[in-house]
Amino acid sequence: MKDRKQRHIVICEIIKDNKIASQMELQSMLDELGYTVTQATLSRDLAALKVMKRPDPIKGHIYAISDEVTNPFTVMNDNSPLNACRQLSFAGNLAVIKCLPSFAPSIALLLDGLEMDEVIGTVAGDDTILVVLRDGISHEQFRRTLLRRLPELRRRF
Amino acid sequence: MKDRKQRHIVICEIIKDNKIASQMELQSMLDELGYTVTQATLSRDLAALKVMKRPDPIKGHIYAISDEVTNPFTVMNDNSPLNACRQLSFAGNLAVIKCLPSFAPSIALLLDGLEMDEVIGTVAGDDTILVVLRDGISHEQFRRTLLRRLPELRRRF
DNA sequence: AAAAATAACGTATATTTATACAATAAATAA
DNA sequence: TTATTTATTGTATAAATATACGTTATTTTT
Repeated sequence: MKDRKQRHIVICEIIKDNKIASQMELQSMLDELGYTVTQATLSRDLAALKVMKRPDPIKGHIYAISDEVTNPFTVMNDNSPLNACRQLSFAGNLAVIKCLPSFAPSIALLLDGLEMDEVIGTVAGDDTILVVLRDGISHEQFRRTLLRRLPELRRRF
Repeated sequence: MKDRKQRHIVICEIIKDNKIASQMELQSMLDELGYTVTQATLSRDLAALKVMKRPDPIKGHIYAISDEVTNPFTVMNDNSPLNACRQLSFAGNLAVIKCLPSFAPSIALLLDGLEMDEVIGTVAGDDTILVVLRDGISHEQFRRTLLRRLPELRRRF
């Protein structure tokens, strides 16, 4: 019964990675991952997650993450701009943080405020932040410190 | 039987102007406008029009015109900001795209919309875009994919 | 701690949507 | 023109989805 939050996350992932055409399909995928629930529960989950169904040339209709999830305004209700963080990835000595549109500058400001030793500087566009890592700092080192300093990000990165 | 095209247009308008929660609702609205069809036909119409159904706090689920129709990128083919691209160069794992002043953000947005595997993220200033390439992606690889995805750029880069 | 309120869920079922099949109209080929 | 193919639709029904209701767990209040 306390699985719900975790299940929701898994559902989102399944939907993003696969073309799911029905709740039964989703149900059996979840089942294989150890989440055994009924169709009714999935119907409720999908409504709670604001998942929508869109036509697909191959599979008829498939589930897709709703715009509203991507929409800044619904997220802003929460609290901090950190909720607008979407993804952390790396390339060379850069960390790249993807955010919801328009949030990058405020989040970058917040990062700057941390004055992390691991970071030389940040540049923010509209929805992307480049974090320049100090020479010798590994991706994992940066990630670990970041999550320690900003625990709100733990569910996201 | 020759009503179909016209009916499709009317359906789009109804969906844009109202919160339609079921095909029956749509059916009766259409009926009042002189288009009398069965639910089955509407099911087919909505699929043909790529209309999707999204959750709504008040009415449960409502129909909505698909992203592809609303999405700027698909419409923008005509008079595209890509014409404001001036130059593509590289440095390390960064691609640098020079644009006419003020165009960088909109072009970066367009790049983001491509969701290229080769790209980790982009940051746009006023007339310059930094594209962070995924580790292991060569300059040529990126250029080739870019030109394949955006043939309009062929004359430029 | 007990009581009350809230949240999560399954079962059974109602509602909604998609489709197999057959019929008819329109377009195309012969 | 006649035959053939392709499109569009309705009917009937299958498939998918949402929900009323009852139950159990969890949280909150007293």
